[in-house]
Amino acid sequence: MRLTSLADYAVVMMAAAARHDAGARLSATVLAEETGIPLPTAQKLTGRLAAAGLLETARGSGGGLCLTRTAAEISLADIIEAVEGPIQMTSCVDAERHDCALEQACQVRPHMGVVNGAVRGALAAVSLDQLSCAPAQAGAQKDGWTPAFAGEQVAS
Amino acid sequence: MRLTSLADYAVVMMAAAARHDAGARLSATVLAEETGIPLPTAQKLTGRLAAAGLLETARGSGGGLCLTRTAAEISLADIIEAVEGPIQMTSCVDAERHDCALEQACQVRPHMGVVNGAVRGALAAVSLDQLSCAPAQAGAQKDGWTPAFAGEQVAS
DNA sequence: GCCCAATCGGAACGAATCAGTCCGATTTGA
DNA sequence: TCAAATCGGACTGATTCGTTCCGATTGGGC
Repeated sequence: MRLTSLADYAVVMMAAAARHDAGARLSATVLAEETGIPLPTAQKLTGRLAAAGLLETARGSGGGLCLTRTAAEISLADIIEAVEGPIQMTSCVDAERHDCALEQACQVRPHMGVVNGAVRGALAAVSLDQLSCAPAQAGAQKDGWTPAFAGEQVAS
Repeated sequence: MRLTSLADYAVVMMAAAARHDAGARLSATVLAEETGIPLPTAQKLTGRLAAAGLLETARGSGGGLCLTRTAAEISLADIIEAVEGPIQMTSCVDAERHDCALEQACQVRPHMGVVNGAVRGALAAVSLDQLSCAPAQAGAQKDGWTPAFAGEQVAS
């Protein structure tokens, strides 16, 4: 029950991207500098996030990337699934695959779908703008730069 | 976002144990036979479950194991934590540890506690008796043996 | 029209964790 | 006292993860 580091990094990167204006020119390099994530790792993540449809990428010297949707429309589950693949607690959740030796006699399997849905629902309920906005209790600016907006994104 | 195989096996084993009477003599061998889990793996799991306080074990020729609580009082989160350790999506959830390089500038970290709680809550809401009772749609007996009870456990 | 710079994309390597197995320690019953 | 049965910890092989490197592609400048 732990996120992989890549998924963790992806959430941090997406939150950083969400703090910029929609039209701002972003790149894996910029996000890597802001978040402290190693550049090659950040590049790998942008690739996966783009493949999942969360980011739009443009190659070339004038290229870069931007969010395809607003921060409110992107959930934590989206990001995790983009990096780690589908959220499924056990392999038997997927009806196609049959690589569990216990499958025939397993009494627990029928219930796993419900469990899976509950966990996924908890993650889908958290949107990116909830993560990107700094909470009131913590100091808003720690490293010099200030968020472009004080409260929430326009679209909520 | 996937359970390890050991945690998966532990859930299956605990569900099998819950189907027996409270006073029934159980052992890792019996559970391994019923579930199809390899015996050495089942032994490893009983050890961890006992260390977590979910099982009570007795050594010796007349030994064995039994649940310390009723199936309704044991949650999925308890089992998973017994095998995998505490449920924490990211390492920064634990305030003691500081092994995340991004910690200083991380804007997401303050929100991770909430996310963690949501996921853990989803798992804690599922009790063992919910998993051990066979659903109506699936055939109750597939491999010959019939459950000792038709519906739910007495304690619900 | 050509060259250069900047970016994404895929492939390969090293490390860590996990799954499974084996053997020893302990306890009870005959 | 002996023997059987059980739990408990240590070890090995395999899989996956995390990181890094290098090539492919595109746009701007000369």
